[in-house]
Amino acid sequence: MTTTARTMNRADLKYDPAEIEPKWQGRWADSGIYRVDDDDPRPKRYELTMYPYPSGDLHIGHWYAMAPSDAHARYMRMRGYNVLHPMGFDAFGLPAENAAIRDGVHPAIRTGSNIENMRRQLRMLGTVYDWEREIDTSAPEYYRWNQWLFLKFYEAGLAYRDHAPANWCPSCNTVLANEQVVDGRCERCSSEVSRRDLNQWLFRVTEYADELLDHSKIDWPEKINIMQTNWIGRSEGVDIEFDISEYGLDQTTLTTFTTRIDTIFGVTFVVLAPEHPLVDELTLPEHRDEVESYVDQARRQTEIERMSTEKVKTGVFTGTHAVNRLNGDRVPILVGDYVLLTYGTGIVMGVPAHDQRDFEFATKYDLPIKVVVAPPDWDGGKLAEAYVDEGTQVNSGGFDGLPSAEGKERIADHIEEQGWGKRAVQYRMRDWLISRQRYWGTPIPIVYCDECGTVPMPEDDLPVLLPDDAEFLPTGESPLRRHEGFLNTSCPECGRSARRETDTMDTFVDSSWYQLRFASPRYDKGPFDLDAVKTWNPVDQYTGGAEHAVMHLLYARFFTKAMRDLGMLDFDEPFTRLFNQGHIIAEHQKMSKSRGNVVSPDEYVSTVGADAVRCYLMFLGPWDQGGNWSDTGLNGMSRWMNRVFDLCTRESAELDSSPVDEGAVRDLDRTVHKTIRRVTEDLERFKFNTALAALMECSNAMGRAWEAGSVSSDAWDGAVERLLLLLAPMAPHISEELWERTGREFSIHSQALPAWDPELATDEVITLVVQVNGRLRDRLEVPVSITEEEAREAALSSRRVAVHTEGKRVVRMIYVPGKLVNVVAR
RNA sequence: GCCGAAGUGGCGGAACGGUAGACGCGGCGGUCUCAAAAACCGUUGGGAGUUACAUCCCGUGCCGGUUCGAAUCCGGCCUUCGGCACCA
Repeated sequence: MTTTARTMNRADLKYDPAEIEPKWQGRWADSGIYRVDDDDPRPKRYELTMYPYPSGDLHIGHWYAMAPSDAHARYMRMRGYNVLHPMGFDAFGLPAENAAIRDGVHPAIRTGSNIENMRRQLRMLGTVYDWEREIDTSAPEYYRWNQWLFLKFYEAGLAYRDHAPANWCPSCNTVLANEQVVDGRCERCSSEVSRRDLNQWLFRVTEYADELLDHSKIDWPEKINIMQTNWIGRSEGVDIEFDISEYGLDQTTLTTFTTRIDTIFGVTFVVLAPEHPLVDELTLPEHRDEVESYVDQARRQTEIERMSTEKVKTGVFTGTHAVNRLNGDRVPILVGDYVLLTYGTGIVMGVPAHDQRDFEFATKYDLPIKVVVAPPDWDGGKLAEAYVDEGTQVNSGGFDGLPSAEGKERIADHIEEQGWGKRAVQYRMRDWLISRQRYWGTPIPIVYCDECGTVPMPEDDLPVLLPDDAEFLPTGESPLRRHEGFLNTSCPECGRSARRETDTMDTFVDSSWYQLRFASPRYDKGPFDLDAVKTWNPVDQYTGGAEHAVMHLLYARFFTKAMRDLGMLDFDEPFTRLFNQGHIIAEHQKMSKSRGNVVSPDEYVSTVGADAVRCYLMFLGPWDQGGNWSDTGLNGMSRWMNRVFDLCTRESAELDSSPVDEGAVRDLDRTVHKTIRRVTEDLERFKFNTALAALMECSNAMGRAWEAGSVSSDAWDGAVERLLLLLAPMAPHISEELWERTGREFSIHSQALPAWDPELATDEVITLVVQVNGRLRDRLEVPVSITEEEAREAALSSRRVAVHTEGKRVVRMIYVPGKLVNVVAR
């Protein structure tokens, strides 16, 4: 190319992301290269990123989740897989309804426009999604299958209705699951949560507690497995009954759960949760006033307040006693707000000598402290604090003298023989409360009939549609409950007038099976086409934030297992591999609208381009550890994009006239092959930051080779081609543009990733590190083929080594092939 | 309090038990320019030392240990972040 030609085309030779990015996005859409076909003969690969809630604007946190996973999906495509990497929207939820109450826009309208905007932003990012598979969970075509699954669960006894205390958010006017309460505050609106009793629907997750503890079939971060294990909180113990028959009630015993049955002889009191149904019956008249005002005050507190460790533990005496059948002790029954009705039996046995909380409680209320497990060097005196470790049984009837570990088993045996209780397992995890007193969710397909009771809707009548003329008023009552047309219906069984259930489902129901829907998103004969699911599921690689470690991920696992047991699926786990990305923060603070440090991607895309933003997000640190957004860092990435553009648009024919240096050609070849290896291995493991660093090193080496004018045009063209192919998963637009400009055929994204030659990917000459007593003393350039003997000789003949071994005796030498010689001298 | 993760230059971060600081940002110096920006080139952990080379010492939160050799492994602390919490 002549100087004139180059001058004339200068505008074309400038990297202009604003021009090329929309161009290629359009071309990709028109050509359908990202359409995913079930019948494609290539091996299948399903990579899924947690779908977003359509809040309206994709912020940089979304990009941080989407861009690297998109790059990984593209990488797998170039490895020859038929990759399903779909996208959808978790479209139901509180914010849209709150917004409707606030400004009168119907949730469906707002959600629709939010989705439209976010879809636009996701396209702008240059993603590989097949939009023909998009899911919108608020569409009846989707949520009818929530209802269908609910009915299947109901038939199987996995869905049930119960009157239970629930968290109540006064601001959102809705019930929150315990899992959705953060620091005593509503997860979404941060209001303080209180409690209310409501009749609601639950899914029996605890049925699967033990199987959910088993992570052996999935390859997940250990951290997540541990969090789930702790969340499920399995503990083994004994349900032990205390005798209250002296009061002539229907119930003659109080059952408490304990993990420390070895301390049963040390029980000096029993505490009921304030809400416990027996509190009323067990309170004597002279204690009634005190107990009632205590219970009143406890009910006004939130669960979080009650469980606060800051607070002094309190309780009141009911006037009644329970008998410990093992030793006949008559111990007082108290009511204490630190006992929760939702865990165990809602009754706790108090063993002050061996539980620190009980110890403090007993000290405060002057209750006896009876040692039954003696510490090793116990003198028989009073304890200064609870002794919670193992010891020797004392004051324990026939069990005295046993080590407490053995006492535990023998006492449990004895109790079971006597019929006073039995071994039991308790879980910290509770059943999943799915009822929401809200409009913007999936209606629960149940009808209440005065004659027939609770009647499930017939399958054929699904979906139960959300009425689109609901009123959104700030009264807190569900719009569905006020909607006469929705509320009043006829009983599917007897035809008489009946009322619909007006609660809708938790949105975590939607996300518990959406990964199945993507396999056949338009299927209308069931939640999914089993053949398609067999083709794609389970998900090979799931990515998302660790904030979903316990709720979403546990519920999705529960759904999979429940559906398997209902004969719908033949696998056990929804997501085979999981990768958790970290959080991106701005200026060392978590991004939030209140801090005003939310980074919106649109403006960056319009200036430096989506490719630079994508790559910067991948470059700023290891993906699983999160990172810091910085504008100057982004500029650096943008500069590199420009350099790559410049390098790859150089006219390689110019090189032909230069003298070619065979050594330089070989060096460039080696650099390229090493880069292929590094990038491939790094992308495989989600190490995008080092993959990009390797590409930068490669481009730097290419720049130097060009300056030296020492390589052939063939070598140069080969380097450009490989550089572009390796860059393509991370920067799809610029690589496609340069692929075309260098005369190659559309599309780079349909190419195979280049392979590396193991021979070329290693150095010819290595730097042999020479240490004396482990300290670096010299570096020698030696051929890679050097033998151990030669390496030792080379090390010993080094002048710098001699300086440090002078006057010493060489005791031994350590040789690490291809790496180092360590001379040990004394 | 419990569980988990992490502490490396001015900053983000590299580093199969084997060259600490790759790559990038920022800084400094230079080229270009009337000047500036942009771009490009060089340089950049701290200290001692030399005219200049050379060379040496110190350095991965702290204290120990294992090892020929430790950012990496082990023990004990400290700090930060995330999650959970009267769980009986």
